Amino acid sequence: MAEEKNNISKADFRFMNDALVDVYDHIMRIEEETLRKSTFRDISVKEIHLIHAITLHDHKTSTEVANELRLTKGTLTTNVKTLERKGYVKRINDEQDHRVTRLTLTNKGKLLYRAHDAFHRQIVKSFIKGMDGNEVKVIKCALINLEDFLSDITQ
Amino acid sequence: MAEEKNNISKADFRFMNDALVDVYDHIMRIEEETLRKSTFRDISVKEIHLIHAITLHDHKTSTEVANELRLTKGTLTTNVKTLERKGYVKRINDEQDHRVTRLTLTNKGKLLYRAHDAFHRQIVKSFIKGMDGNEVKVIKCALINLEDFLSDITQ
DNA sequence: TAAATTGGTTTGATGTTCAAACTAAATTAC
DNA sequence: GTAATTTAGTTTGAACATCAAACCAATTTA
Repeated sequence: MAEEKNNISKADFRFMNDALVDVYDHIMRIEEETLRKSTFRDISVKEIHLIHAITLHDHKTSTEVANELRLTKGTLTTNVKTLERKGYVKRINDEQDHRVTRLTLTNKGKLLYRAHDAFHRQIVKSFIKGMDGNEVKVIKCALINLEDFLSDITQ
Repeated sequence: MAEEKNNISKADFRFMNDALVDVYDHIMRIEEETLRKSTFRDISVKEIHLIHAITLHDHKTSTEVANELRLTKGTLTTNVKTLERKGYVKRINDEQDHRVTRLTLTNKGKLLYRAHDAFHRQIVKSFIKGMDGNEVKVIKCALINLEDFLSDITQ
Protein backbone atom coordinates (compact mmCIF):
# COMPACT_ATOMS: atom_id res chain seq x y z
CA MET A 1 0.00 0.00 0.00
CA ALA A 2 2.50 2.57 1.18
CA GLU A 3 4.72 1.51 -1.70
CA GLU A 4 6.75 4.41 -3.00
CA LYS A 5 7.45 4.77 -6.69
CA ASN A 6 10.85 3.38 -7.63
CA ASN A 7 11.29 1.95 -4.20
CA ILE A 8 10.63 -1.72 -3.78
CA SER A 9 10.05 -3.64 -0.58
CA LYS A 10 12.37 -6.44 0.40
CA ALA A 11 9.54 -8.93 0.02
CA ASP A 12 8.62 -7.71 -3.45
CA PHE A 13 12.25 -7.85 -4.51
CA ARG A 14 12.62 -11.39 -3.24
CA PHE A 15 9.44 -12.50 -4.89
CA MET A 16 10.11 -10.94 -8.29
CA ASN A 17 13.74 -11.86 -8.36
CA ASP A 18 13.11 -15.48 -7.47
CA ALA A 19 10.18 -15.65 -9.87
CA LEU A 20 12.25 -14.27 -12.75
CA VAL A 21 15.10 -16.66 -12.06
CA ASP A 22 12.97 -19.72 -11.36
CA VAL A 23 10.69 -19.15 -14.33
CA TYR A 24 13.56 -19.27 -16.69
CA ASP A 25 15.09 -22.42 -15.28
CA HIS A 26 11.68 -23.97 -15.29
CA ILE A 27 11.02 -23.16 -18.94
CA MET A 28 14.36 -24.62 -19.97
CA ARG A 29 13.65 -27.77 -18.02
CA ILE A 30 10.22 -28.21 -19.51
CA GLU A 31 11.55 -27.59 -23.01
CA GLU A 32 14.13 -30.29 -22.42
CA GLU A 33 11.60 -32.79 -21.02
CA THR A 34 9.00 -32.05 -23.67
CA LEU A 35 11.55 -32.68 -26.38
CA ARG A 36 12.66 -35.94 -24.76
CA LYS A 37 9.10 -37.27 -24.85
CA SER A 38 8.29 -36.04 -28.37
CA THR A 39 9.10 -37.23 -31.87
CA PHE A 40 12.12 -34.95 -31.63
CA ARG A 41 13.86 -36.79 -28.81
CA ASP A 42 17.23 -36.47 -30.57
CA ILE A 43 17.21 -32.69 -30.11
CA SER A 44 18.56 -30.68 -27.15
CA VAL A 45 17.44 -27.25 -25.98
CA LYS A 46 20.59 -25.73 -27.41
CA GLU A 47 19.86 -27.30 -30.73
CA ILE A 48 16.31 -26.01 -30.77
CA HIS A 49 17.58 -22.52 -30.16
CA LEU A 50 19.77 -22.87 -33.21
CA ILE A 51 16.77 -24.08 -35.19
CA HIS A 52 14.82 -21.09 -33.93
CA ALA A 53 17.59 -18.73 -35.01
CA ILE A 54 17.67 -20.19 -38.50
CA THR A 55 13.93 -19.34 -38.76
CA LEU A 56 11.35 -20.52 -41.24
CA HIS A 57 11.97 -18.33 -44.24
CA ASP A 58 14.97 -16.02 -44.33
CA HIS A 59 17.99 -17.87 -45.58
CA LYS A 60 20.56 -16.40 -43.22
CA THR A 61 24.27 -16.95 -43.67
CA SER A 62 26.29 -18.96 -41.15
CA THR A 63 28.02 -15.83 -39.92
CA GLU A 64 24.72 -14.03 -39.36
CA VAL A 65 23.38 -16.90 -37.27
CA ALA A 66 26.66 -17.22 -35.37
CA ASN A 67 26.58 -13.52 -34.45
CA GLU A 68 22.95 -13.71 -33.39
CA LEU A 69 23.65 -16.62 -31.06
CA ARG A 70 27.04 -15.20 -30.04
CA LEU A 71 28.86 -18.33 -31.03
CA THR A 72 32.11 -18.48 -32.96
CA LYS A 73 31.92 -19.52 -36.58
CA GLY A 74 33.73 -22.72 -35.72
CA THR A 75 31.18 -23.69 -33.10
CA LEU A 76 28.36 -22.95 -35.51
CA THR A 77 29.92 -25.13 -38.17
CA THR A 78 29.97 -28.14 -35.87
CA ASN A 79 26.47 -27.50 -34.52
CA VAL A 80 25.04 -27.13 -38.02
CA LYS A 81 26.83 -30.27 -39.08
CA THR A 82 25.09 -32.39 -36.45
CA LEU A 83 21.69 -30.83 -37.18
CA GLU A 84 22.28 -31.55 -40.85
CA ARG A 85 23.15 -35.15 -40.04
CA LYS A 86 19.98 -35.43 -37.94
CA GLY A 87 17.96 -34.09 -40.86
CA TYR A 88 16.70 -30.77 -39.49
CA VAL A 89 18.86 -28.31 -41.39
CA LYS A 90 20.12 -27.91 -44.95
CA ARG A 91 23.06 -25.90 -46.25
CA ILE A 92 22.55 -23.89 -49.43
CA ASN A 93 25.46 -22.59 -51.46
CA ASP A 94 25.01 -18.94 -52.29
CA GLU A 95 24.97 -18.42 -56.07
CA GLN A 96 26.24 -14.83 -55.91
CA ASP A 97 29.12 -15.32 -53.49
CA HIS A 98 30.62 -18.78 -53.54
CA ARG A 99 32.18 -18.39 -50.11
CA VAL A 100 28.92 -18.12 -48.21
CA THR A 101 26.61 -20.92 -47.18
CA ARG A 102 23.06 -20.11 -46.25
CA LEU A 103 21.08 -22.08 -43.71
CA THR A 104 17.54 -23.34 -44.04
CA LEU A 105 15.26 -25.82 -42.28
CA THR A 106 14.13 -29.10 -43.80
CA ASN A 107 10.44 -30.04 -43.51
CA LYS A 108 11.27 -31.92 -40.32
CA GLY A 109 13.07 -28.82 -39.07
CA LYS A 110 10.09 -26.62 -39.89
CA LEU A 111 7.77 -28.98 -38.05
CA LEU A 112 9.95 -28.72 -34.98
CA TYR A 113 10.17 -24.95 -35.30
CA ARG A 114 6.39 -24.70 -35.29
CA ALA A 115 6.01 -27.04 -32.33
CA HIS A 116 8.50 -25.00 -30.38
CA ASP A 117 6.80 -21.77 -31.35
CA ALA A 118 3.46 -23.17 -30.17
CA PHE A 119 4.97 -23.94 -26.80
CA HIS A 120 6.23 -20.38 -26.49
CA ARG A 121 2.84 -19.07 -27.48
CA GLN A 122 1.33 -21.04 -24.60
CA ILE A 123 3.85 -19.52 -22.24
CA VAL A 124 3.08 -15.98 -23.28
CA LYS A 125 -0.65 -16.70 -23.16
CA SER A 126 -0.41 -18.01 -19.62
CA PHE A 127 1.71 -15.01 -18.69
CA ILE A 128 -1.11 -12.59 -19.43
CA LYS A 129 -3.96 -14.94 -18.65
CA GLY A 130 -7.14 -13.16 -17.59
CA MET A 131 -5.74 -9.70 -18.15
CA ASP A 132 -7.43 -6.87 -20.00
CA GLY A 133 -5.79 -4.64 -22.58
CA ASN A 134 -4.66 -2.16 -19.99
CA GLU A 135 -2.98 -4.71 -17.84
CA VAL A 136 -1.22 -6.20 -20.84
CA LYS A 137 0.09 -2.72 -21.49
CA VAL A 138 1.61 -2.63 -18.02
CA ILE A 139 3.42 -5.89 -18.68
CA LYS A 140 4.74 -4.67 -21.99
CA CYS A 141 5.89 -1.52 -20.28
CA ALA A 142 7.79 -3.51 -17.68
CA LEU A 143 9.52 -5.52 -20.36
CA ILE A 144 10.45 -2.36 -22.24
CA ASN A 145 11.84 -0.89 -19.01
CA LEU A 146 13.95 -3.94 -18.53
CA GLU A 147 15.22 -4.03 -22.10
CA ASP A 148 16.13 -0.34 -21.90
CA PHE A 149 17.94 -0.85 -18.63
CA LEU A 150 19.93 -3.74 -20.05
CA SER A 151 20.76 -1.88 -23.26
CA ASP A 152 21.94 1.10 -21.24
CA ILE A 153 24.40 -1.06 -19.35
CA THR A 154 26.02 -2.36 -22.50
CA GLN A 155 25.31 0.74 -24.61
CA MET B 1 -8.03 -2.00 -27.90
CA ALA B 2 -10.35 -4.72 -29.15
CA GLU B 3 -8.12 -7.16 -27.33
CA GLU B 4 -10.10 -10.13 -26.08
CA LYS B 5 -9.32 -11.68 -22.76
CA ASN B 6 -7.10 -14.73 -23.14
CA ASN B 7 -6.57 -14.00 -26.79
CA ILE B 8 -3.36 -12.33 -27.79
CA SER B 9 -2.52 -10.59 -31.04
CA LYS B 10 0.28 -11.85 -33.22
CA ALA B 11 2.20 -8.66 -32.62
CA ASP B 12 1.83 -8.86 -28.85
CA PHE B 13 2.90 -12.47 -28.89
CA ARG B 14 5.96 -11.67 -30.97
CA PHE B 15 6.89 -8.76 -28.78
CA MET B 16 6.48 -10.53 -25.45
CA ASN B 17 8.05 -13.74 -26.58
CA ASP B 18 11.09 -12.03 -28.03
CA ALA B 19 11.37 -9.77 -25.00
CA LEU B 20 11.24 -12.69 -22.58
CA VAL B 21 13.83 -14.62 -24.53
CA ASP B 22 16.14 -11.69 -25.25
CA VAL B 23 15.99 -10.34 -21.72
CA TYR B 24 17.28 -13.55 -20.32
CA ASP B 25 20.16 -13.88 -22.76
CA HIS B 26 20.98 -10.27 -22.14
CA ILE B 27 21.08 -10.64 -18.37
CA MET B 28 23.37 -13.66 -18.65
CA ARG B 29 25.67 -11.78 -20.98
CA ILE B 30 25.86 -8.76 -18.73
CA GLU B 31 26.49 -10.92 -15.69
CA GLU B 32 29.35 -12.56 -17.55
CA GLU B 33 30.85 -9.26 -18.71
CA THR B 34 30.41 -7.57 -15.35
CA LEU B 35 32.22 -10.43 -13.66
CA ARG B 36 35.06 -10.30 -16.20
CA LYS B 37 35.67 -6.64 -15.42
CA SER B 38 35.36 -6.95 -11.64
CA THR B 39 37.58 -8.21 -8.84
CA PHE B 40 35.89 -11.56 -9.41
CA ARG B 41 37.18 -12.13 -12.90
CA ASP B 42 37.98 -15.76 -12.12
CA ILE B 43 34.28 -16.57 -11.72
CA SER B 44 31.83 -17.67 -14.41
CA VAL B 45 28.06 -17.20 -14.47
CA LYS B 46 27.58 -20.86 -13.65
CA GLU B 47 29.86 -20.54 -10.69
CA ILE B 48 27.99 -17.52 -9.38
CA HIS B 49 24.76 -19.44 -9.55
CA LEU B 50 26.32 -22.09 -7.39
CA ILE B 51 27.46 -19.41 -4.96
CA HIS B 52 23.93 -18.02 -4.93
CA ALA B 53 22.50 -21.45 -4.18
CA ILE B 54 24.86 -21.94 -1.25
CA THR B 55 23.46 -18.69 0.20
CA LEU B 56 24.79 -16.50 2.98
CA HIS B 57 23.66 -18.27 6.12
CA ASP B 58 22.05 -21.69 5.88
CA HIS B 59 24.69 -24.39 5.77
CA LYS B 60 23.10 -26.65 3.20
CA THR B 61 24.41 -30.11 2.47
CA SER B 62 25.98 -30.95 -0.88
CA THR B 63 22.99 -33.09 -1.83
CA GLU B 64 20.56 -30.28 -1.04
CA VAL B 65 22.44 -27.86 -3.25
CA ALA B 66 22.81 -30.46 -6.01
CA ASN B 67 19.05 -31.08 -6.02
CA GLU B 68 18.30 -27.38 -6.06
CA LEU B 69 20.52 -26.82 -9.07
CA ARG B 70 19.51 -30.12 -10.63
CA LEU B 71 23.06 -31.31 -10.94
CA THR B 72 24.30 -34.76 -10.05
CA LYS B 73 26.22 -35.13 -6.81
CA GLY B 74 29.34 -35.87 -8.83
CA THR B 75 29.09 -32.66 -10.80
CA LEU B 76 28.55 -30.70 -7.63
CA THR B 77 31.61 -32.24 -6.02
CA THR B 78 33.84 -31.04 -8.85
CA ASN B 79 32.24 -27.59 -9.00
CA VAL B 80 32.60 -27.10 -5.26
CA LYS B 81 36.19 -28.24 -5.46
CA THR B 82 37.15 -25.50 -7.90
CA LEU B 83 35.27 -22.83 -5.93
CA GLU B 84 37.07 -24.02 -2.83
CA ARG B 85 40.42 -23.78 -4.62
CA LYS B 86 39.52 -20.26 -5.77
CA GLY B 87 38.68 -19.32 -2.19
CA TYR B 88 34.95 -18.64 -2.39
CA VAL B 89 33.53 -21.72 -0.67
CA LYS B 90 34.38 -23.78 2.40
CA ARG B 91 33.38 -27.34 3.24
CA ILE B 92 32.28 -28.05 6.80
CA ASN B 93 32.15 -31.55 8.18
CA ASP B 94 28.85 -32.21 9.89
CA GLU B 95 29.40 -33.13 13.54
CA GLN B 96 26.20 -35.15 13.83
CA ASP B 97 26.50 -37.22 10.68
CA HIS B 98 30.05 -37.82 9.53
CA ARG B 99 29.01 -38.62 5.99
CA VAL B 100 27.63 -35.18 5.18
CA THR B 101 29.58 -32.10 4.23
CA ARG B 102 27.90 -28.74 4.51
CA LEU B 103 28.70 -25.84 2.25
CA THR B 104 29.33 -22.26 3.25
CA LEU B 105 30.77 -19.11 1.70
CA THR B 106 34.09 -17.56 2.70
CA ASN B 107 34.21 -13.80 3.24
CA LYS B 108 35.26 -13.42 -0.37
CA GLY B 109 32.31 -15.61 -1.36
CA LYS B 110 29.92 -13.51 0.71
CA LEU B 111 31.24 -10.34 -0.89
CA LEU B 112 30.54 -11.79 -4.31
CA TYR B 113 27.11 -13.00 -3.21
CA ARG B 114 26.18 -9.47 -2.14
CA ALA B 115 27.50 -7.89 -5.32
CA HIS B 116 25.50 -10.32 -7.39
CA ASP B 117 22.40 -9.72 -5.30
CA ALA B 118 22.77 -5.97 -5.80
CA PHE B 119 22.86 -6.47 -9.54
CA HIS B 120 19.65 -8.46 -9.39
CA ARG B 121 18.06 -5.80 -7.24
CA GLN B 122 18.86 -3.26 -9.96
CA ILE B 123 17.25 -5.50 -12.54
CA VAL B 124 14.05 -5.88 -10.58
CA LYS B 125 13.99 -2.16 -9.83
CA SER B 126 14.30 -1.29 -13.49
CA PHE B 127 11.61 -3.83 -14.28
CA ILE B 128 9.00 -1.94 -12.28
CA LYS B 129 10.48 1.52 -12.76
CA GLY B 130 7.92 4.30 -12.48
CA MET B 131 5.07 2.00 -11.59
CA ASP B 132 2.60 2.48 -8.79
CA GLY B 133 1.50 -0.19 -6.33
CA ASN B 134 -1.35 -1.30 -8.51
CA GLU B 135 0.79 -1.78 -11.54
CA VAL B 136 3.34 -3.73 -9.54
CA LYS B 137 0.48 -5.98 -8.53
CA VAL B 138 -0.27 -6.67 -12.19
CA ILE B 139 3.33 -7.71 -12.78
CA LYS B 140 3.32 -9.98 -9.77
CA CYS B 141 0.09 -11.49 -10.97
CA ALA B 142 1.62 -12.21 -14.39
CA LEU B 143 4.58 -13.93 -12.79
CA ILE B 144 2.29 -16.01 -10.60
CA ASN B 145 0.27 -16.97 -13.68
CA LEU B 146 3.41 -18.11 -15.37
CA GLU B 147 4.69 -20.07 -12.39
CA ASP B 148 1.33 -21.80 -12.02
CA PHE B 149 1.26 -22.66 -15.69
CA LEU B 150 4.73 -24.13 -15.55
CA SER B 151 4.01 -26.08 -12.37
CA ASP B 152 0.85 -27.47 -13.94
CA ILE B 153 2.84 -28.84 -16.85
CA THR B 154 5.22 -30.75 -14.62
CA GLN B 155 2.64 -31.30 -11.85
C1' DT C 1 26.22 -57.77 13.74
C1' DA C 2 25.11 -58.37 8.86
C1' DA C 3 22.65 -56.14 5.11
C1' DA C 4 20.84 -52.18 3.10
C1' DT C 5 20.78 -47.32 2.57
C1' DT C 6 22.69 -42.81 2.28
C1' DG C 7 26.17 -38.87 1.41
C1' DG C 8 29.76 -37.85 -1.10
C1' DT C 9 33.94 -38.70 -4.34
C1' DT C 10 36.28 -40.61 -8.33
C1' DT C 11 36.47 -42.10 -12.99
C1' DG C 12 35.71 -42.32 -17.91
C1' DA C 13 32.95 -40.68 -21.51
C1' DT C 14 30.19 -37.18 -24.02
C1' DG C 15 28.93 -32.69 -25.64
C1' DT C 16 29.71 -27.71 -26.12
C1' DT C 17 32.57 -24.26 -26.69
C1' DC C 18 36.69 -21.53 -28.05
C1' DA C 19 40.97 -19.79 -30.32
C1' DA C 20 44.00 -20.36 -33.88
C1' DA C 21 45.47 -22.23 -38.11
C1' DC C 22 43.74 -23.07 -42.46
C1' DT C 23 41.33 -23.01 -47.38
C1' DA C 24 38.91 -20.91 -50.87
C1' DA C 25 36.64 -17.05 -52.82
C1' DA C 26 36.14 -12.18 -53.42
C1' DT C 27 37.81 -7.48 -53.06
C1' DT C 28 41.31 -3.82 -53.06
C1' DA C 29 45.48 -1.76 -54.35
C1' DC C 30 48.96 -0.88 -57.10
C1' DG D 1 45.55 -7.45 -64.41
C1' DT D 2 48.12 -9.60 -60.96
C1' DA D 3 49.56 -9.36 -55.99
C1' DA D 4 48.05 -8.44 -51.33
C1' DT D 5 44.30 -8.22 -48.25
C1' DT D 6 39.96 -9.34 -46.53
C1' DT D 7 36.09 -12.29 -45.81
C1' DA D 8 33.26 -16.81 -45.13
C1' DG D 9 33.51 -20.92 -43.49
C1' DT D 10 36.00 -25.35 -41.88
C1' DT D 11 39.26 -28.01 -39.24
C1' DT D 12 41.94 -28.97 -35.24
C1' DG D 13 43.30 -29.33 -30.46
C1' DA D 14 42.31 -28.02 -25.99
C1' DA D 15 39.32 -26.69 -22.05
C1' DC D 16 35.32 -27.13 -19.46
C1' DA D 17 30.68 -28.85 -17.72
C1' DT D 18 28.13 -32.50 -17.22
C1' DC D 19 26.57 -37.31 -16.53
C1' DA D 20 26.24 -42.27 -15.17
C1' DA D 21 28.31 -45.78 -12.83
C1' DA D 22 31.52 -47.64 -9.74
C1' DC D 23 33.17 -46.73 -5.45
C1' DC D 24 34.09 -45.69 -0.23
C1' DA D 25 32.71 -44.64 4.28
C1' DA D 26 29.27 -43.77 7.70
C1' DT D 27 24.72 -44.62 9.30
C1' DT D 28 20.40 -47.03 9.71
C1' DT D 29 17.56 -51.18 9.55
C1' DA D 30 16.64 -55.90 10.08
